[in-house]
Amino acid sequence: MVQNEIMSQGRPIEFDPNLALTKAMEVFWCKGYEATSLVDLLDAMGISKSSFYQAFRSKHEIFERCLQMFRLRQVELMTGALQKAPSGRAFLRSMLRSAAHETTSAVPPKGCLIMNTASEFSGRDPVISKLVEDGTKCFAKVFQAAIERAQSEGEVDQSKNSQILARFMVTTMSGLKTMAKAGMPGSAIEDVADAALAVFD
Amino acid sequence: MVQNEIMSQGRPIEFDPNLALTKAMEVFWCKGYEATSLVDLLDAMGISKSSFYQAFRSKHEIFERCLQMFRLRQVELMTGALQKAPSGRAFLRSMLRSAAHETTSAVPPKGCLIMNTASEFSGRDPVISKLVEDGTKCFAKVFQAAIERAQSEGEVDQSKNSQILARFMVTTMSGLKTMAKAGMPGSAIEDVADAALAVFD
DNA sequence: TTAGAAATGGACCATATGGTCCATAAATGG
DNA sequence: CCATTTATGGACCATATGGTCCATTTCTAA
Repeated sequence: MVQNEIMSQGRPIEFDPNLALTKAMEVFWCKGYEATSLVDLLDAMGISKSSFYQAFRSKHEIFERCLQMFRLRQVELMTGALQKAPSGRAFLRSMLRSAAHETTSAVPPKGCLIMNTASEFSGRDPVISKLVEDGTKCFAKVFQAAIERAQSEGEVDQSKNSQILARFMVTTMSGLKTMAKAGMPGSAIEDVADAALAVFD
Repeated sequence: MVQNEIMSQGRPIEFDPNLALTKAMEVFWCKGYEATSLVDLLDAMGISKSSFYQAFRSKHEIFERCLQMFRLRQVELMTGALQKAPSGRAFLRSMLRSAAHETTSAVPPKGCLIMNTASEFSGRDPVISKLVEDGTKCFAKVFQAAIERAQSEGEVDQSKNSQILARFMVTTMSGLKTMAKAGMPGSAIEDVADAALAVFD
């Protein structure tokens, strides 16, 4: 028997758990937790109820994993974009403006899964609250790095507190995505995004 | 028979429809539409199922009325506060800071019913979307009046577009309330609120 | 007093919900 | 080839859902 190898005994799984999780995440992202039924998930994931409960123990538990996956991917995307960005300030601007794109690319706009969840659950579920809080902090960390880079590049006022500005970014991103959901036109959202940049001067 | 008078024939209603509507609004405000069951509403309103369906035709319809009532009251409150405020700018500041209060006064934070609804429904229900859009515009109008007053008072940069700034206010209010729901401490929310004011300089 | 109109309590309903159970299928190592 | 382990399909379940129906109550106008 070879060591250090995952020893699969028994019938092998017939679906890709990671892909299924991604599909589930997309449904929650679009519809929220409560409005998503088990059947919605099963349809999107393309698996049976048995396989679902075997692999993910409950609707609540798979939702937790979706939140984690979302945060992970989002932070990856943001970090990648920051690295490729010509400047910290350019990154901040393009992030803010991205909320406007959603009015045309994703109809209806999906927003951010973490912020949608914050809104839906508020503080009513301790486990979810923790995940939302962590997600928020992670996003803020990336923004803080971007702001500090922009400060070192001389494009953001050095005297300002980068942590507070990072929280302002998260707040404004959340607000802009909610505006998209509220039916504000993309052009108006862009105007607001541009106006918000004045905070960094 | 006296004219111009509401002629009540038949058994008189035993509850105050307006109070009941207010109670329903509070439940929707706390829990959202989907998570609020008919029983939740009935309990809060203190009426029977029959009375409910007699007075309000469905869960959906009473929700629409709750949104309208919320907007009405909120605009009243804001307008009143603006009139009493020492300056337009002071009003803007106190509005932004009010989101921080919610972290202690309303636990868990309730946010704004209109924005909660925008987040929950996105664009999936045309009737609700319309109400959300209208509400958003009404809030912006009040903020625009405040900003124009502040501009005439010399406390907000005259050269800036008051409509865009008003939309920025709505966006930021929404963002701050979501941050409260996401578990951000009240002090941090105040910091962000203060930072946001720089947009008006 | 009575006819008509409206309000109410409560039984009733079809359906959808999240979740469990079990028999069967399909892989493994020995 | 057999024992073991795991995955799967599908039947099954208790409960909750939003909503309807109707007999009864309680009022007004005539």
